[in-house]
Amino acid sequence: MNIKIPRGTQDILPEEAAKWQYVEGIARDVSRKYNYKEIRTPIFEATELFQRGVGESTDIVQKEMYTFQDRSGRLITLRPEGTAPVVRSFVENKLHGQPQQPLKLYYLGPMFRYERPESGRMRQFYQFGVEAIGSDDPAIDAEVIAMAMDFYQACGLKNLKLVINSLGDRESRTAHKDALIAHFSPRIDEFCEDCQARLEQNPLRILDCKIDRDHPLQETAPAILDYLNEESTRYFETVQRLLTDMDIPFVIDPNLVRGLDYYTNTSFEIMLEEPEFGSITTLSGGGRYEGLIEELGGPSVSGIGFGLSIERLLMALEARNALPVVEQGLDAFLVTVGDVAAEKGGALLRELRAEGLTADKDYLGKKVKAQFKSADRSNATYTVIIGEEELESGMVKLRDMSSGEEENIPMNKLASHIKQLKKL
RNA sequence: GCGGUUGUGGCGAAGUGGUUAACGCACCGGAUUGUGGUUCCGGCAUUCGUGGGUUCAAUUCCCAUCAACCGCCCCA
Repeated sequence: MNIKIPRGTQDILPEEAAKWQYVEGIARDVSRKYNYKEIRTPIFEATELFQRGVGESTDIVQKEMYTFQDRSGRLITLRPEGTAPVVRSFVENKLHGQPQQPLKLYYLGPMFRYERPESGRMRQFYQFGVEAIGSDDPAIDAEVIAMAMDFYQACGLKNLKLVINSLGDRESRTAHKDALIAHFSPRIDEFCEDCQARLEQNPLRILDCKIDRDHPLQETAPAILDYLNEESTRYFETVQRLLTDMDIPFVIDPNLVRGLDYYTNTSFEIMLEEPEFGSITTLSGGGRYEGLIEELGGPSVSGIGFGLSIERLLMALEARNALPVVEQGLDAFLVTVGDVAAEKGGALLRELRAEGLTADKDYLGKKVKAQFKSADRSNATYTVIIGEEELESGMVKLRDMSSGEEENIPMNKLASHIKQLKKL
């Protein structure tokens, strides 16, 4: 049997890749406007980075990581998300010592999670993400959110729903955690094994358990917003005010619990207003992390970032017909007649390309008629014809493929002539 | 992780327990000499996701497996 692509992965074929380049270009563009610089970290990291960074109690660490031993026995994991690696790099390279703080970084690349694939959920998927590290000014929370919204806007995606929530600072989270434990522990034996383990570790995770989701205690569980201390409350209110000032509408969802343990205070998701494709409505998510950098051995600073899925963005754009059609044809297609001309073709093509033109020819030994067909199919503006007559006279025939008009051009003037016609 | 649908050539798609597996698109070739996008003619699956079973016989029946898709959950 033929070897097939691994489950949950996809080939991005040329036609599709053009769309990726388009949105990636916009991502880089928006990043530049917001003064975020690119960072490239490895695709794989020490497993421990995610265990400590993302959190032992998360689904990601518990069952979704691609982990393996390398040949010398090191435990390695394909990165399931972008924040932990960026923070690792921040700490390792002592970037907190850089003059420009907060440090504003963006990344673009594949992530890996072992999940059941469906449309919009791949085992290898691509994210555009940013991290602003080293400031706990709520203004930067607002900036990061605004940046994500602006990115979508620039891609032509409108009518998105911004959902925000606050998980509170460490003090608030501890108070909430205690309340959750008090809430669930009397009847914890009615919950699944995983949840029983979660009770002490991270009771927040009980709330999005797949097995116990219908348990009555889920409904009545204490909401985090009721446990925010004064400082966290003020922080959350400031973020909201700043968003309002920027005319960015949002809704508060007290149940917005992020799947990563490191979030504190601001967390948010951007979703499609209507479920346009299946159950996938979340386009991106992000939030602030306070303990993470210290946890990974860095200074006591906090950061905020978002990660957004390129696949889902493209799906949304496709669904709303918002992708521009970029018809890219060749400037010239070379048609050769006879063996001698065929041999000369390569050199002539190379000259055209050296002049900056896009050009191609047939390599299947096709007949003249079929070569014209190829020219037509490759969307060439002009066809250049060389045969014995042309080789003798030093002139080539230039055919305008839309009008069908032909003229004779000296071979050494060909490139400049085409450029002139195309106003390049 | 749970429930469901599907799997025939590059793509779309019909079909039947039994000699040669429709059709459309695409592709390739031809319609006299070095010219495309229209038309006409011709070609193009020893094979029906994979493995096994039932049967004289299976692409059609059964089982397993793999994969894709849809719904729920979670998320990017």
